[in-house]
Amino acid sequence: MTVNTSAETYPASIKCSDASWFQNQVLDWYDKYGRKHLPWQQDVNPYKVWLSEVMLQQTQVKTVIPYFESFMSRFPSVVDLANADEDEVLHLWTGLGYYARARNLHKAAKRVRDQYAGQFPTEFDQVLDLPGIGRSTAGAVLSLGDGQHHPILDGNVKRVLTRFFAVQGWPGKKSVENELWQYAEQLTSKTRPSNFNQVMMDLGATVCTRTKPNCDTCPLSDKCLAKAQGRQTEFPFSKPKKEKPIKFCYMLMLVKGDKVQMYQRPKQGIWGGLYSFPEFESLNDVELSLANIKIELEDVEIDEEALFRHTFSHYHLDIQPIIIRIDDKALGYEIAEHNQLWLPLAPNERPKVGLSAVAEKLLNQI
DNA sequence: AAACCGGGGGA
DNA sequence: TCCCCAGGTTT
Repeated sequence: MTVNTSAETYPASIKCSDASWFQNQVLDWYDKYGRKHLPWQQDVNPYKVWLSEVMLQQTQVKTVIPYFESFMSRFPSVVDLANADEDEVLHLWTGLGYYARARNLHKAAKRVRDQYAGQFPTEFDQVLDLPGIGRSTAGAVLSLGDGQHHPILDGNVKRVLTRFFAVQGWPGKKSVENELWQYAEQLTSKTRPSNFNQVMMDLGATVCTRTKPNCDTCPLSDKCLAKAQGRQTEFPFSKPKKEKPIKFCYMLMLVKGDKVQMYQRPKQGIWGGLYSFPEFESLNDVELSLANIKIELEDVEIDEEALFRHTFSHYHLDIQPIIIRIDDKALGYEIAEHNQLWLPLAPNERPKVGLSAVAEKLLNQI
């Protein structure tokens, strides 16, 4: 197999004979073990393939099957789908999640009805133009559904190719993805594009799996570079994790009797609309605020043991709680421009308000 | 808690 | 053009 091993220059060109070997290996495997009895593989047409592909983008085969069946029985053709209310489409979609994709599905069906006289288009650019359909789905629809010669590159195929060619770099990056498309273009069988694409997905789903690849049964293992290096699970390279910045704040918990003072967060931003505790960046800010209620910071004991970290998707927040108990007659702390709430500490007496996970955790610690 | 995943949409 | 996100589930 001709593989360019220098990471900088990647013409990604494959010898013709090598492409033939690859195709023969996977197509033989397809003839022996490929799945040929899934509901969307019977009386194939682009509409069925499209519907199944969109469903499969987000969900496993065994979950998709009943949804596919009910869609096909309710909407036998793309026009039936187009004529339905969006509400009904969403209702049938319930449980699959990712409802934006169901809305795109419906929108695309209406376009097919109105622009293409109800005939699902078979021109690549026309398919690509429909909402919710990108290059890979368009390729799948027209190869699996109409026998046309187009490459595909879904998550399964990416895994097979990155391993086989030991592709360095995260496939989410444009340059890496382009490289993978080049491989896919050169490898896709011209004589059996449909079976080729189907088996590439089958292999990725059942053999070349993410954590425990079954290389013993893989028709490509003899020439798989990742296998040769014993580095199968390193591919595809995972997304470079951004260094999460660490932020810090004090959270002030003012406890009066059996209640604690909270406030409602602004609608936008983190914990929008939820109740939480006042935050301060510095002890100085804490001191200034406490002055308003005639409390000296020196009188307050800060329990450094209580410091804890809360991690968001994009940053860490180290939180130092400050608990201050005041007597019943004292005034509350003034929190300008926010809805304040004296929340009972007893869980069963609390009003039904939204609490951030952090607030809940802090409440449980009092 | 992080990875997953094709496409959409924002920068 | 490139990068990042939404979304629910799996690992």
